[in-house]
Amino acid sequence: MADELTIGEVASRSGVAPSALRFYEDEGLIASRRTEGNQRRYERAVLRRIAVIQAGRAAGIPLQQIRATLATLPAHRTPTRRDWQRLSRGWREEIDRRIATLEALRNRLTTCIGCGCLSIDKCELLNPDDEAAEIGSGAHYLRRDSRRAQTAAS
Amino acid sequence: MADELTIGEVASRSGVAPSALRFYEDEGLIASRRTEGNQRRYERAVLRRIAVIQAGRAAGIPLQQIRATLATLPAHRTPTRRDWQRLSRGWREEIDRRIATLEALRNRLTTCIGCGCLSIDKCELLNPDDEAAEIGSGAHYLRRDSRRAQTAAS
DNA sequence: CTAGAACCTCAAGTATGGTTGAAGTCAAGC
DNA sequence: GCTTGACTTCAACCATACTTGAGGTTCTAG
Repeated sequence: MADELTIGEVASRSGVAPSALRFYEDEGLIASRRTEGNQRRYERAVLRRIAVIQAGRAAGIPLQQIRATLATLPAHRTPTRRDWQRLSRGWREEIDRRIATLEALRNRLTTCIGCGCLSIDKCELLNPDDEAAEIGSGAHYLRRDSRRAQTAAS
Repeated sequence: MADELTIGEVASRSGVAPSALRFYEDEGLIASRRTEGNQRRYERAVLRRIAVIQAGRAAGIPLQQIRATLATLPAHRTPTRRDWQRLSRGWREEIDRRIATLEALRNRLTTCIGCGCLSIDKCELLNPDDEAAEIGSGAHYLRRDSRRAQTAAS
């Protein structure tokens, strides 16, 4: 049992398809050595990086950002607790933001279910701009997410 | 002021680009009447549907699923509280699931930061299978999300 | 009645995160 | 030493969610 792994071994141990591993390498998230015969060989440490990638994916973090995070981890060495704390904290904030967004949405939904919505027509979730256009142009619900619409709306 | 809206009016009131509105129509999420000259005219109710679409998008719900949800709403009539409660409850569950996933991930991160991770090498977040492969093959962290890998891993 | 803004369709392009397939090479067991 | 499975590259394809552009039509205001 060599201390290097083939792509197939990494795939079955990590649960990530070989094609995805090659893709991650192309994208600079992981690295490999090549044998004389041009086949990939991975250090065991790559499994830790892949676990981080999987965790990031589960949190909905784009690969480019995961790559940036991985760039702060030692490629070969086992990460120290400090390395890991740094990474961890950054992601916690990211995850917290995503949770906050979802909770805000959930609260609006809950409010609408529970309160009778002030007669539905005035519900802030359902009436972002319908009636509001006659009152003024401010406060578009979810507008902050739709920068693309600016071009068309201008 | 007619009680029908042009695509441009809907776009500026909803904050959604005309191209996206046409796309939503192609995908069956919204509908429009055509004028003699083949231009789209929208009922005001479409703004409510678009608000629902925006809310769903913010929650990360795919358009196909949003379409299914919209199919339960009256297309022309103002939705009743019952209509809205049904929709609301379905989405709440969806949102709750997403929040739960993120919180589970956050908890693992927090545990790893706070506790010293039982020496990092045994951390359940970072070591899904690295050492575990020598112990047994069970319990792959995040495996439940990677059905695609099955083909390659088999 | 005409200019220009707003609309139309349809095809192609963008970005993300990969998978699939063809055509060929490498490596390990019998 | 040869077969077979695992590996290689590269290009093309998939899904999602749109945008962009070309080429042409309609609507509205002066």
